[in-house]
Amino acid sequence: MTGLSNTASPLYEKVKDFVLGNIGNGNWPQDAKLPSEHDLVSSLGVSRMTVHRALRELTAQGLLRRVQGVGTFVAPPKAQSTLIEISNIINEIKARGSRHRAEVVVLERIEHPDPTLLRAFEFRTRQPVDHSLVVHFENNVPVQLEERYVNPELVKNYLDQDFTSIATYDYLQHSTPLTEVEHLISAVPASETHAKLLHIRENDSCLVLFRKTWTGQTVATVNTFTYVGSRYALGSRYLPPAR
Amino acid sequence: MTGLSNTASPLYEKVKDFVLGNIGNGNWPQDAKLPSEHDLVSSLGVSRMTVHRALRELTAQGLLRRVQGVGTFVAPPKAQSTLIEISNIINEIKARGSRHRAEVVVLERIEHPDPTLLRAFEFRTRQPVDHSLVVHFENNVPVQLEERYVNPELVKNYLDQDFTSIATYDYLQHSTPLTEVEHLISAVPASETHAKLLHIRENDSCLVLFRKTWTGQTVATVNTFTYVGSRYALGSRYLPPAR
DNA sequence: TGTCTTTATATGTCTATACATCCTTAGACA
DNA sequence: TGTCTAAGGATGTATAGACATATAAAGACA
Repeated sequence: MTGLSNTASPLYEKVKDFVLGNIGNGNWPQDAKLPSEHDLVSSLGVSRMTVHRALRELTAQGLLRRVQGVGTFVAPPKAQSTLIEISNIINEIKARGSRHRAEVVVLERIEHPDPTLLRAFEFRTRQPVDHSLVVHFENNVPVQLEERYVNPELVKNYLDQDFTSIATYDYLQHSTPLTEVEHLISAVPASETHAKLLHIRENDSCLVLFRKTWTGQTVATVNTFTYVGSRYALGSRYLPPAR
Repeated sequence: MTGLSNTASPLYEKVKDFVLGNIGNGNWPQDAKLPSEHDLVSSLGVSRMTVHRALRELTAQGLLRRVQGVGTFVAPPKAQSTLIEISNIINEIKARGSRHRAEVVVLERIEHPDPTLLRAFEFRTRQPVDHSLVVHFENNVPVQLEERYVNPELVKNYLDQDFTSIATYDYLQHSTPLTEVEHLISAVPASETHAKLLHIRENDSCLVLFRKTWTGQTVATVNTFTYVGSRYALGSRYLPPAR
């Protein structure tokens, strides 16, 4: 008596179903410790690699938590997460029927980045970083300040593109395969230089979107988008996924 | 000469980086056919299972397309949706190991909502609306002001729950099946009353998350979360579904 | 020419084994 | 009593080999 279903699906899928079944029927409640891989091998009659693959994939999906040397546990139910979509500023402005204009403030290669920047890129040695600072206008009113730091090792010829017409994000997307993205949204008062560039007063509320992207293990870009709070809001309408 | 990096990461990660590198530098453009697993085994000097795992994970991330019996190809760059995850404030505070406390400021049934509220709920007739205003503290420092308007037709007994301990969102989630959610994020200066409740100065920058939910065609809740800009940021780390 | 069959190729799965790495615990020892 | 160390147990990675399965191409045959 193995406990595995007898459908035509591969074995590792059956092992996943077996685990999901035990979680679903309350047999293994939250934070419960699962039988070890070795135990599952014995009780289910499959090889350890097959069990391991099943558990690894469930862990990647966030259903399990694994600690090397300790065991496998049922993860807490996924936090009711809500997803916000952020779209490209140029497309958005054009979609609203407004006129878009971009102004390049800074475009440079930083040969010797400061420690803060090096830390952001997780560089251990001094490596050059490409840097751009662009202001986006909607009908000649500034709405977004786009500051980007790019790893020239991964993104070739970043500085050569035409920043006034091409969406920077589009360029990055097509030139580099991004595998991971981190976002941070906060509200901050405008600094003196930001206020000047965005035609607002110092300390006016701004929405700041920080974004960091990876290609594999390497940091590809570090970006900061500053929106004028009184002129802009990030928004989305979203159909939540089941469960 | 293997072409693999010599960092300390596992071999399958190096294989992934090798593939990503070839895609990134244009060596393998879109729809290009990759070398077969067998070829990669030969040229990289690792076992087939290792190559297979690397390619499988990249395929799961949407970077590659594989067809059994045919080969592996560079997937077309799919529009990369940028999503931000917003989690429950109470869980978040507790996850950080901080102490959470909630203070109920207002809890009432509004029998005759004003026109603004009626419009938000898309009511055509005068219907009552439940209203709660709660301040969330992290270690006795206010971080979030939670204002909720709830449709009592859909959410029964909303006012009866214990707002100081139960996560309001959890209650809503379990009592009503939400079918649609709309979000709006903006940065605004704190009003006088908000400043007083959040222990900040008037006009200090705040992050405002507006959320509206539907159950079918009917508006279920209208919520506004106000975060203290200097103390809080919405964040997420996310693996994009496809490229 | 058209269709069926065979063959080659590539990916998909599974096993048995080995070693690495991390954590916990029990025991030795000062 | 406290601390260091060793052992054991659990997961993490890697390999070689085998078989399964899907697809395309080449060949056999009508």
